[in-house]
Amino acid sequence: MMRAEDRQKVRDLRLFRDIDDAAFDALLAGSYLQRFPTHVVLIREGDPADFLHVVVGGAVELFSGRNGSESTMDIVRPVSTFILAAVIKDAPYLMSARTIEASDILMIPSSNLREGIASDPALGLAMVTELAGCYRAVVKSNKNLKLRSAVERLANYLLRLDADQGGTGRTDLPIEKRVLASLLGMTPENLSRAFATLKPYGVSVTGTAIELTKIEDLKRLAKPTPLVDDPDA
Amino acid sequence: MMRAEDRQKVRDLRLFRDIDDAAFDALLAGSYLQRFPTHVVLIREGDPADFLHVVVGGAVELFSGRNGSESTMDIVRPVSTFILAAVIKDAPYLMSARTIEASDILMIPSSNLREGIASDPALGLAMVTELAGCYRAVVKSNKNLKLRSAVERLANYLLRLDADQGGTGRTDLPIEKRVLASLLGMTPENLSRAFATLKPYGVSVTGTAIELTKIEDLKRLAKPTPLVDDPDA
DNA sequence: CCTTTTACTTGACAAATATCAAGCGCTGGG
DNA sequence: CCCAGCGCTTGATATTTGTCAAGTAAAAGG
Repeated sequence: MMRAEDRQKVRDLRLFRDIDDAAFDALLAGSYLQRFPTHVVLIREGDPADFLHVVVGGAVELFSGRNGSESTMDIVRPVSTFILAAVIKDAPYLMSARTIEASDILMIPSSNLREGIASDPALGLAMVTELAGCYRAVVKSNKNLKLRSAVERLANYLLRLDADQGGTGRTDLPIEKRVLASLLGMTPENLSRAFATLKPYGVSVTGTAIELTKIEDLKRLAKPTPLVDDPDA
Repeated sequence: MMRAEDRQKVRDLRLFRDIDDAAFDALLAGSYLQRFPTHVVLIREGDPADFLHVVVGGAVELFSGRNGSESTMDIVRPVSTFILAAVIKDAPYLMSARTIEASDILMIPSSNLREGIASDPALGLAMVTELAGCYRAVVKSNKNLKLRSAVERLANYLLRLDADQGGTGRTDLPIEKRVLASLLGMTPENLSRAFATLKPYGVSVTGTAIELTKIEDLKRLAKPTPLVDDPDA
């Protein structure tokens, strides 16, 4: 049902790396890997957390909001899990999820996870670390929102994007602009204007292609700090 | 060094409730309980996480921000811990903390915690649950910020405050208004105006005393949802 | 008791952000 | 190839939120 290659990808996740083979097999019993096309809703906020989802390929958008207005909370890329906290607490999902590319999603029954925690200390330890990391990521996102303006958030996003791709000054936006706008907490119109505002700081945009020519100027504006912008800090 | 009463309070924390006495004793070795006056900075963001802090009495404000502007991220009240994630990851604090009342703070060496996790599965399990709860709390806060206007955030805060105190329609603000403003992501001036905006919805304010006379009207405006406003969901 | 400070409020104004409407330029389907 | 649809941009305007300045009220301290 699952190709060895994909299975290995999941095995290598920090979350599962240190558990023994038997425990890993038990965990995956009843799991299934499925390929979804773009723009498919995988989970809806408020639903019970029956499965832990692992993005093996593609990309998934976590979003929230009812009655018309909604907001992108995060983008999940391979290989990582999402909504782990809901699974552990056996609580309803706080966010909805949909694919933004064709994606391979592994779904592991929540009960397997909960039993695994109880019986396997190595898994429990990995979970503690994983959740602590998730918590810190959301806190950083919170700080980003509360302490920075829209233009600053965009500037920092671009700096990080460039740095992640080697700091060449040339990068491509990995997501649609309207999704980026929502992720950064603004409207698409505002994102366009924010790009225009950054032009004097050496930011040029052509479609999805980004060019940063005055990184130092941009940094002076963005004032990046590891305690917000470094995912590993 | 620590009164039995205070010790018991800490023992009853969900985080420590299920571990055995020996493990608890080991955990508390080298810890100390200290009383701080109001407005004392306990930790500064960026510092290494040497201690897990437990608020045994009083109240602590978690905040962030440099160069003049800062923002309140959370208020921690007895009996609970803060900055657990930093301790676990052995990473720098993401937020600063200061007392907003005279407070009794128990400080547990981080190394005790990390050793405890490795050796005691019960502690690991409790941590997983605790962290999952913390994660969900921050996600809710994020949704609150991204999906609601300042007035809506205030309305929901007041509804929750009243509900927590029995839903009598009469409550007192437990924190200063300027702290509340920052917690809700607005300026003190804006908070004053938000209160004025809510007057037609039955909200009256006299000093710290709040009276809600048209709860149903207020709910229609606030549109509270458990997935943002219920700390237990 | 008076003085000084501090929190809060209010008003006028400025800046940031959202909304509405129109138009441009791809892209994909017939 | 043409056309329709969609994402994006731009302009005009409205709303929200922040800033600055002044004033009031209440608390803290001598």
